[in-house]
Amino acid sequence: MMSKKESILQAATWLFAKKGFKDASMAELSRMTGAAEGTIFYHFKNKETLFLTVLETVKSQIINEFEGYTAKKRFETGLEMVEEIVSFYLYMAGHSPDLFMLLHRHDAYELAEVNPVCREYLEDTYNGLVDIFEKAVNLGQKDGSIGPMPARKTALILFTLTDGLVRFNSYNLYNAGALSSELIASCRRMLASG
Amino acid sequence: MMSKKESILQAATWLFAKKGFKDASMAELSRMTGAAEGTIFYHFKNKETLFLTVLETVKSQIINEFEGYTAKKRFETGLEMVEEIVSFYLYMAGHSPDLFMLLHRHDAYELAEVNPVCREYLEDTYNGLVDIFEKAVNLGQKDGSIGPMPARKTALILFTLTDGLVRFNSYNLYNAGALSSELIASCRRMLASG
DNA sequence: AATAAAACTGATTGAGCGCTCAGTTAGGGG
DNA sequence: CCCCTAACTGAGCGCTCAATCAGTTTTATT
Repeated sequence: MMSKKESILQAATWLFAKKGFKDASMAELSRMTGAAEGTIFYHFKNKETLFLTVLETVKSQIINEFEGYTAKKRFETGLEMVEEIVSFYLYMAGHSPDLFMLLHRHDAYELAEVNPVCREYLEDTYNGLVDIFEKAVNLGQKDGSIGPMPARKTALILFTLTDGLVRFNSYNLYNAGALSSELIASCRRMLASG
Repeated sequence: MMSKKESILQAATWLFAKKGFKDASMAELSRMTGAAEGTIFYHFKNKETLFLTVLETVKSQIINEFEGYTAKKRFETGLEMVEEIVSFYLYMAGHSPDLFMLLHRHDAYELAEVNPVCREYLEDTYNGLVDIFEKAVNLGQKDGSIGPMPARKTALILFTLTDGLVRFNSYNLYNAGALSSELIASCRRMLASG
């Protein structure tokens, strides 16, 4: 059985992802969870704190998923590792769209301008993700599957490319899912060593 | 001398870009322009219509800028054209950040879910931009500077990559501007024919 | 100057919002 | 059983906001 506080947090994640910070109302959150509005403010001192708590759990969930994945799996080459990470990223985005939607909305970045804790959560999340790509690039440069190029910058570009596709998908203008195999082929050409 | 309607539209573009649809208030828009709130609603029947009109002008401005650029300029090869378009995209995003910020916020996409006119503006804008990349890829495949790969999908990936970097820059987490030369180098490797 | 139309005004309205608080219920130790 | 605390409640407060509208000013036409 989930505690009321947990169910509020979970519903808030979904609601902030779906509607954004401003359009998510405490009244609706109250309706969703069956908790009175007062109860929400008993557990979280205000809407911003609730949002911050959501961001923190999003950070943890994403980092844990990716670290768990790369820790378990064995990769033949660095290039293959890059490809698998891209695939896993797309898989995650399809499986837990709320987490990525929250990172793709501007709410968190606007809050980060004035709230150092929020900024820290965002930086940790992004650095964690880019680190994983960077590890793969470094590995690939050691085993020769990836050519000589600045590892960190390349990792950032790989991340931007992958994340950009996910974001594009959420716009519902194209079926960006149909691009995934072409995306991986492009990465392979981009990284190729010979 | 700008008409009051024009100045409202211009200020609204800036305000929607800076604060998003919900947080942009008609009171502030009134203060910015010196027009009474009633005047705004005299020219635009409601806030949503104002937003739609802003989106239409954004569409026109972006498409005009890019078509003007590619019409004037001569390119040696298709690959060079891709590189120049990427550079111009980054230049435009630095020069008119409001236009791109509006396309990077979720407001327009949420409106597009229920408003076909809005959806049309967005599709036109994106299709126009991807078309320009596609022309360059087609040219490059004719002149041999770009290898064999599906032109439209490649154009979408090039666009996603470039636009992703612009978006990333607006988050103020990294100085993504420092990535521009690496971005172009990556595109060159991705497209190379031999 | 007279007239009509277009442009403009700002006080007002009513709905929705985050948040408070005085009060109620539930749970666990003595 | 009482007692203390933690969890929970929801009516209500103060405020912001988009939108309205009766009235005024500006512009164009003859």
